[in-house]
Amino acid sequence: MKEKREVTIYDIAEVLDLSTATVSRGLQDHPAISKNTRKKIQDAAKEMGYRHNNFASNLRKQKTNTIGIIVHELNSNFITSVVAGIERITTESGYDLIITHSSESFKKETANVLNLFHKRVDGIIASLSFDTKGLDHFQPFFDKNIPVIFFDRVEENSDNAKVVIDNYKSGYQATQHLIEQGSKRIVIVTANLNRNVYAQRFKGYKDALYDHQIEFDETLVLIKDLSERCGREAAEQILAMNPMPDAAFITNDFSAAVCMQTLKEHGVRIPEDIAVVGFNNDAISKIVEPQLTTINYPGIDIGEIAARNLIAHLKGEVNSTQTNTIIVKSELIIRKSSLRIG
Amino acid sequence: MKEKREVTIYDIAEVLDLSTATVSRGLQDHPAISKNTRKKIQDAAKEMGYRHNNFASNLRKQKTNTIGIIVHELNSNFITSVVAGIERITTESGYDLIITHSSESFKKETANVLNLFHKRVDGIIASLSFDTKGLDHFQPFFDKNIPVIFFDRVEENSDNAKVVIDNYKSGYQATQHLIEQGSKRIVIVTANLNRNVYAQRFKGYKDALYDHQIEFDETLVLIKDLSERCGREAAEQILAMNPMPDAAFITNDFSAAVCMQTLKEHGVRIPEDIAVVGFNNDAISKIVEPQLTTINYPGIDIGEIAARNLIAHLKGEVNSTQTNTIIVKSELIIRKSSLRIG
DNA sequence: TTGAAAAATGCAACCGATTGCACAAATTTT
DNA sequence: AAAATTTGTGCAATCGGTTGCATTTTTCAA
Repeated sequence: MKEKREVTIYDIAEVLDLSTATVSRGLQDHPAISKNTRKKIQDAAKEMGYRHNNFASNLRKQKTNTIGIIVHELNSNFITSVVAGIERITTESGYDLIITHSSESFKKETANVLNLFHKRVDGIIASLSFDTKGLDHFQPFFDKNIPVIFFDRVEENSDNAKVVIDNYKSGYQATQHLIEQGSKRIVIVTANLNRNVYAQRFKGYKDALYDHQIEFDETLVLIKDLSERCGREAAEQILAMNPMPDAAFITNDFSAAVCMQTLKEHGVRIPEDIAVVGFNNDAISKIVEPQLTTINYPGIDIGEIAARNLIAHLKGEVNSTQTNTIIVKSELIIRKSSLRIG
Repeated sequence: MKEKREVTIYDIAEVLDLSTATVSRGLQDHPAISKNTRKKIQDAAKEMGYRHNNFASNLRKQKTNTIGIIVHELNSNFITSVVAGIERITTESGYDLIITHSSESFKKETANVLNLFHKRVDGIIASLSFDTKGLDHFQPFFDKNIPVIFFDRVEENSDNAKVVIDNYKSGYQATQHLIEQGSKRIVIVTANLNRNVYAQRFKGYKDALYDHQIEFDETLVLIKDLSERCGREAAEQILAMNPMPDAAFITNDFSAAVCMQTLKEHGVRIPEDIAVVGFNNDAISKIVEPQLTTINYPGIDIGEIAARNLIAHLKGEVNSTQTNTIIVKSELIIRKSSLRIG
């Protein structure tokens, strides 16, 4: 069990009777080194079991080659898709990922941001938590001109790069669809309206009602946290309403699934009594019964786009003020939970 | 937009007229430094906006303070729970996490292992992919005595540390339960029997049959990949069987959900015609209709235990040959999908 | 007051790769 | 064949903490 010492470029240099400078350049395929020498160096490195030392390299280069990810939860289909998308792109380019999540707590988010700052990530991809107010906690990054790209949950009137979908349009479409199916009293179950995504979806909902001459009724707005419990509570509130609503737009598939289930347990027929539209197009939307009409929110695409963008920033290919908001296409997927006509 | 240079311990040393050695120790609360000086150093550091430089530190200490995670997929409730559990423990102790996933490919897993090796993680927590054969690809870690802890999908007859549940018992219990509900022809849908978890569950299934004088029927064993498609295919195969089975033990909740759905579409009643038991106790098991009987597989616990163990190894509190296999408690959760009696 | 022991701080050599600049060797131009 | 380029390598400083050991300062008993 002999602990062999690590092989360094000094060892390689010694063996080949070259300088470490040449070895270092040779390992990076630097064109100033002759093809012949480069090959010799790389072969020797392989043979000697050389491992590049990131720390020495990072220390010298003042770059970490690491990207930080800040999300509210990992237990979400959508988020894991985004992360998968980010990962695909970043590993291609040789970046590491540090993933943090805040469990929807502003405080923990702040701590995570600070932590990543201390870890000196080269850039950040973030989706804010429910009750995050402002972006002051990102100031250290802004001050140092470290690129930060937001997705999904963003701060609307900031001029940072963001990757989002058109939540307003999606909310409008979902609502319009329910109206077209003959609904008149449409409940909306959503979360903290200070958060752009929910605010926009809500605005879309309201405008769709207005455009179809349906009066907005405040009592039909249920603000929740989109958890499992939330789905049950929403169902109970719906059941208690008099008259009962005839449709529900629930801005999260999982909550919608739980809600539907609870409603059914109480004898409510879906979509006959209440038509339901969810949001995200999670796998669960095809499992619930009836299958859930929803908005397709392409997580992988969002992740890939955000990552590509960030890397472009890091490589200096993009001016940080140049690209600002990227809107990714989303669409309504109609399934049985809302279909009353046709 | 002045790019201020980073504050280093040299700056602090200069300001306080101390040596960098003292500053370094002071920042780490080293007892050799007087309380008074320590406080002065820490205050100055805060005020000057000092950031600890991990690279310099890692370079010198020859430690990365990073733990690598290797999993087959991130799109799984179980896995994200485990990761959450790991994260809770590791962040407490100040470790970073690098998460990689192999998409169930042995080849990609090998690449990930190598990558983490080059990144010089201090330790590894891993769950193997379907078709991983042996642990040769972990050899570099073993050679260097870098601790590797496996969970869930492990190599049974290796003497590495592992955190698992009693898959045999779980398989036995699930099957026994189905038998007690009057089932005689029980399909088992599972994955690659070379993988310990599936092999053990299968063994439990077989033994339960034997103990209850039910003959084992090879045609009732469906080996799949536990994907969405798998659920549908399994259902179709079940429907094509003659006589139809009267129960199914599907070793993954998501597949079970899809399978149930497909069966129902073809008019099969659950549990009357076919009783179903899943595995994992994912959120989906409570959403499907009827709710799914399943084995509770406590991901968070597994993650926490694995992480604690790894950290203990890293701190040298445990001899690597001392702890070997940790078996975490799992249990059968009975819901409607299998209840025909009582 | 003195000397020994204990407490606090400093010295300086690392850790391993990178890179601007200088210099040498090979090639081309005149 | 000498001069001007081009090409290939090396020198040595640098990145910022860490730590064994030496040295200084303080404390306290004699």
